[in-house]
Amino acid sequence: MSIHAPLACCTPLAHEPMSADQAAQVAPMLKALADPVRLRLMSMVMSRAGAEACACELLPAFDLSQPTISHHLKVLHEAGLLDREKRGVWVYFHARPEAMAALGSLFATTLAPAGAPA
Amino acid sequence: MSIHAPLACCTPLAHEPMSADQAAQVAPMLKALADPVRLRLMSMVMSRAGAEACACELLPAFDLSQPTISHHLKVLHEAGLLDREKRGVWVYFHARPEAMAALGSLFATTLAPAGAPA
DNA sequence: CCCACGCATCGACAACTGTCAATATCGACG
DNA sequence: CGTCGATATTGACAGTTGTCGATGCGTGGG
Repeated sequence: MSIHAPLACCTPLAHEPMSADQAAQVAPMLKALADPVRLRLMSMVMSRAGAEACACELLPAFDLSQPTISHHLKVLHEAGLLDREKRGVWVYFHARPEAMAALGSLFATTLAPAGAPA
Repeated sequence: MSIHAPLACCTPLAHEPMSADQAAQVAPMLKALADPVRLRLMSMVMSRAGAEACACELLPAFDLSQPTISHHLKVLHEAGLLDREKRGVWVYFHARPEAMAALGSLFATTLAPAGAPA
């Protein structure tokens, strides 16, 4: 299976009880984001023009070794959150809008009203 | 500090590069959700009437021991995602809409346009 | 008063994670 | 071809996590 898996994960949490399979699909994306360094990496990439950034720009923003940043970027890529493109010696990452949209829709706050049937 | 921390975490990821402090605040909430069991627990609570459910209703939906479910519910509570209320012998959880809204706003997909300055 | 029941805590253990130093790979450029 | 600079991989290690069985703690009913 491709690393760009289809995003079949996107009904709001509040819509209906999530199946074990659905949860197993979504959890890895959240896991990838559930780290301060990776959150900042995503944010840095997404807030750049074109939602794209070179690894060489990201590294100096952290007090971490190059292999560590490379590892975090790999985690984000394998979770389907970042695309990876090699241009010459450099590697550019850009955010996958579908992934962001999928996560956003998860948290659409359509809570069941108090009077409704369970 | 209260377990109901203020949610000072809510600008979209794409708006500007997240500070280390911001990331350290948001990451624990995502970490709490980054587990298939906890995702399903949240979804089950949120999709019930009033976004509220008794622990005794949640337990039988899983093939896990009672201490394990209790542990997961505690993690969600300590992350500020679920409120906990004891009524007699039973414990009821309900979702905190502010927390959901905060997470939703994180993923608002306002990516920087390709032509804009970095 | 004691028991049954719902839930929480504890202690233990295997599995996973974040980090680094060392090293490999790969492309550009003399 | 040799070297240099950017990134990836490997191996190691401490710390964290998910799970369980055993046990503790309140609450309500006989």
